[in-house]
Amino acid sequence: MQARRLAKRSSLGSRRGNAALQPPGPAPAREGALPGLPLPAPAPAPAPAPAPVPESWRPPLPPPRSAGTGPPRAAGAAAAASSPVLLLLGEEDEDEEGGSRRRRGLGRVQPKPRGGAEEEDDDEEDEDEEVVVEVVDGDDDDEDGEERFVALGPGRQLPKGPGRGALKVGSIKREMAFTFQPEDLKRDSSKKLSHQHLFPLAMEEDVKTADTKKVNRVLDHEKENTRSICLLEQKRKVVSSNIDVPPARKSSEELDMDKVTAAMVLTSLSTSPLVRSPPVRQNEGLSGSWKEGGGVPSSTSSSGYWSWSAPSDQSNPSTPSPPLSADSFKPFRSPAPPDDGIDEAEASNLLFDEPIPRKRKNSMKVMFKCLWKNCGKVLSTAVGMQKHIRTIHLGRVGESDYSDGEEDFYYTEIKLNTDSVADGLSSLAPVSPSQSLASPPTFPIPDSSRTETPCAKTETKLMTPLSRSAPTTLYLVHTDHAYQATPPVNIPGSAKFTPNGSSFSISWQSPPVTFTGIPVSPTHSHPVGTGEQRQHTHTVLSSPPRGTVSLRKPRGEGKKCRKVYGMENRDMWCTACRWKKACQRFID
DNA sequence: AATGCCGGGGT
DNA sequence: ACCCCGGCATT
Repeated sequence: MQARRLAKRSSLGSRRGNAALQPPGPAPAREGALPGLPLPAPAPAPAPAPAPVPESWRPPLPPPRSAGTGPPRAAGAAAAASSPVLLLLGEEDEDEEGGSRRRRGLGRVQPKPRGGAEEEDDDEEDEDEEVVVEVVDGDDDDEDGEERFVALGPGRQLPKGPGRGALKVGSIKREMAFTFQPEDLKRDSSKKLSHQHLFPLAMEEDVKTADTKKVNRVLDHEKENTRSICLLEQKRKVVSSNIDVPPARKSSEELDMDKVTAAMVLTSLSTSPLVRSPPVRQNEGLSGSWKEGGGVPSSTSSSGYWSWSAPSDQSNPSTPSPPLSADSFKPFRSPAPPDDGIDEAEASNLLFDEPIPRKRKNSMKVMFKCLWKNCGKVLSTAVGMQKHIRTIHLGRVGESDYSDGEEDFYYTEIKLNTDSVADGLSSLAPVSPSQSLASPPTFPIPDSSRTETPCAKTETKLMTPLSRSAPTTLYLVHTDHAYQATPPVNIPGSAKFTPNGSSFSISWQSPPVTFTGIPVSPTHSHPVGTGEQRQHTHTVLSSPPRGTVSLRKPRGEGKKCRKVYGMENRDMWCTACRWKKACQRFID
């Protein structure tokens, strides 16, 4: 079918050949890139799009290294620097153009300096970003390894960036050893113990010695296995992939675990200097401050969003950037079921009791939020929360430890995804707003700035200068797909980028489509610029009145994609139009 | 005849 | 889920 389509398209393209249609949009370029067709031109300097598939495959190995060395952690905070937004965009884009585009994207792995193109460029970036993510992931493992064995504590004289070649190998080896050999467990545990009473410096020594020993041991063992770096690489990969697996079981355990117990463990761990796995650290930071500060985790810097990004950034440069793959975005994209997106299977956050502080695949965090009226307090431990409720709200001071479970009713468990800034925040979005504002759990009404739904908001927060445009695209895209059962949650972003770049008002318009019936929505009238949050309302209203026996949707008199772009530019049509469905772009 | 879309089918 | 298209209603 793809072929079919392509053929169709290509023929189309040829047909229009010199038609000079050449719309500003990326479309043409894309086509050019298609296999069968000749490249438009010998790909000049900017040469962003042209990256041929074969070429793109080369990169996977080395590039990450060079580019990813420092940045790995970037996934989180750093992403900000590079373009968290873009990341998101990438996703969207995918959506918009569907398969063909996507495929190409995958092929074109290597992030390259891109020229100055516009939309095209965006595309590139998206894809790049995508790739990077993966890379990061891998690197992350790496990082973890290093973090664990090498740089624990002050001892990190190790150059992180550039010349970490040799070092790298070393760390890799170590990691391997670590993973493969049981002795590691011993070592680790011993390390743990020592850590409990020792201070960083001591730790360092400890680690070093241990490390050395191990390395020696390993060397022998290693001689056989390790001959070339390549080999190492491979192994490393394997290892890392293995690492990811274990968490699953933990989660179940966690669930069973008594809240109190869990909390206790949590607490104790958080205190221990040993904590190395990033997520935990974060926790440490958070819980610590809250406990002491008593508080309301208000982040001074930002509007009251107590962002995880902050802690992660400072406390640990090597913020874990867990699998930030496509699926990470899912929650974000389907904000519809707000709280659920994050839920279940997330208990995994508490697996702190794991003997081996392994890298956890995904940093979900469980927090407890006080539901007491006017108290939005969020604590990291159930115990803490219970205590809080007991003392503050229930006024039981004496029996500090005694819990009759009543407190349980007054707080709720919320799961946070701390994966990456972008990711994490987005997933949070639905929930966080309320808590973030130390205000009561009342229904979160996003404040002024948010023209958009929670998610949008989230994004905004993270945004770098780039942000402005990015989200836009994102939404626009969504819009297009609204027809295809895109989660009802579209946010009318603004529009800004469209294939032909002419449609501004478009994007926000489309949203109304979300519901069944008639475009007439009270909300619709609302300020366009701001976008509306109609979804909620509509969900309720829309259904009943309209008989399912739906009459045909009154034909819109407005111009539709077909008219606007013409058959020749079918690529530019909104998806719906292309599919002969009700136009999503120009709604009446 | 050209359009806009629904309903349905294929992958 | 995506995509395409027959066919009907409308313009």
